[in-house]
Amino acid sequence: MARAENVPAAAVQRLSLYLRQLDFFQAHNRRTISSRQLGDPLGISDAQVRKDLAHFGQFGQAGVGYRVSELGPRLRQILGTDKTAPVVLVGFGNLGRALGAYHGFDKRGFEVAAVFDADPKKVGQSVPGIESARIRPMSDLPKVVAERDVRLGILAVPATAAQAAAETMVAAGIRGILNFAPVTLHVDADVAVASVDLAVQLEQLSFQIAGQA
Amino acid sequence: MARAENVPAAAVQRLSLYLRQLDFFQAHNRRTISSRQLGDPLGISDAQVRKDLAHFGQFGQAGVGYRVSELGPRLRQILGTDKTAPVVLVGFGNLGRALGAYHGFDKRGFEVAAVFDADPKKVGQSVPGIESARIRPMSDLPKVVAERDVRLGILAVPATAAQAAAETMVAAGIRGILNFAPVTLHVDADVAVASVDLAVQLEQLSFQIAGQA
DNA sequence: CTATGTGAACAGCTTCACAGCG
DNA sequence: CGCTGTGAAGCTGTTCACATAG
Repeated sequence: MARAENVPAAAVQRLSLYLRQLDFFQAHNRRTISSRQLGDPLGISDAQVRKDLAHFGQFGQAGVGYRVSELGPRLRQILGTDKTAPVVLVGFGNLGRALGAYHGFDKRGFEVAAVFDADPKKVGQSVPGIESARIRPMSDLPKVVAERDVRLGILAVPATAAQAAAETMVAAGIRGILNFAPVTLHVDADVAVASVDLAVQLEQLSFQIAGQA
Repeated sequence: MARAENVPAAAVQRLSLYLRQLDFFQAHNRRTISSRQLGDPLGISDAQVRKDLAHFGQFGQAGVGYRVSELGPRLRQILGTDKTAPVVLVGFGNLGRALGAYHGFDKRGFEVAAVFDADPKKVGQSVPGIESARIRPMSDLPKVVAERDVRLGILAVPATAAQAAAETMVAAGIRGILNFAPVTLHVDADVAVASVDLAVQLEQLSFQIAGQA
């Protein structure tokens, strides 16, 4: 396989979608699927599916397609989610609360290992959805990250606090940040950042439907 | 100006970022900014900024740059967020509750006008964060959409209920859906869909940091 | 005969570089 | 001179089409 540098980010994004679709097929006891059958429900062409997978090796069988029970685990391995990864959640406001209780992460190989907040009034409170967990102070971050070898963090603090919180996370050893604050984070190039700005998403929709009746 | 078809989706996405940055500069009483000053904090090249804006007209002044107080409103107009737009929220689970109480939409020209849920036990409950609002049954959707001329909807229901809920929304008149369920929605081509799959985002980060120490 | 893997053609986006304006 | 606006060049990603394998 190739843990290549030349893989388009868009291709990796699609890998996640293939995995999602694959889980669906597996749940329906499907043994094999063709690139077309895999891509169609996702709105992705068969050629695109094959090219994307080809970046990482040859998983298919000519004339047959891909074995569902093989490709799924293979994709998880490529994405690095074949083993459950602990994730820290920083910020327990509205959004943080929802993310802590969200049960979509677990199924995909992520586990919220601990929750942090800078507000002393929140520290010590229990965390709905994560049994026996309590909100911890930011100062506990380095210890938890080191002890549990945490690589990923979810950042759900207000915009004004985001950059400082991100720096604290990086200093604690976090290597990838999923950022929900509407700001661009500036961190070392070797730290991965993915940002989700909900208002930006709505603006994209607003633009797309503008000019219609 | 050109409400052109040839505008790359990526360019529109960046428009949102420019607007965000512009708001920041305005808050700091900046009068004019160059394409470089606008792009740098976002990690976007000056040429890219100019090209993106050029899709919609000529807003700059050679030798000076862009007038902050002009460009902001102009971008809002292009994105269709110059007037506050009502948005319906469908699904009041963990995520829906957070989104309803999220105060990041308001500042960007969106207002959660009403909240819906299919669960009869939830219908009638009050909505924290939106005063005097109560959760409504899905059957109220068409009426509310028509009365308030709602175009956009946020979909925050479980994966298994998402497609059906989306269809209900489209039938009620919704033209754009911000989808948080981890499934690909199949709707008419003239309905815009933006999807945010939180697990997918974490997988992207996981991939990026894989292979590091 | 079906479906993969892939080089080659194509398309689209981004960067470059510069003419021209204030 | 600084900075925009923009053709032209360069590059990256997607689609096409086919040789090949089962």
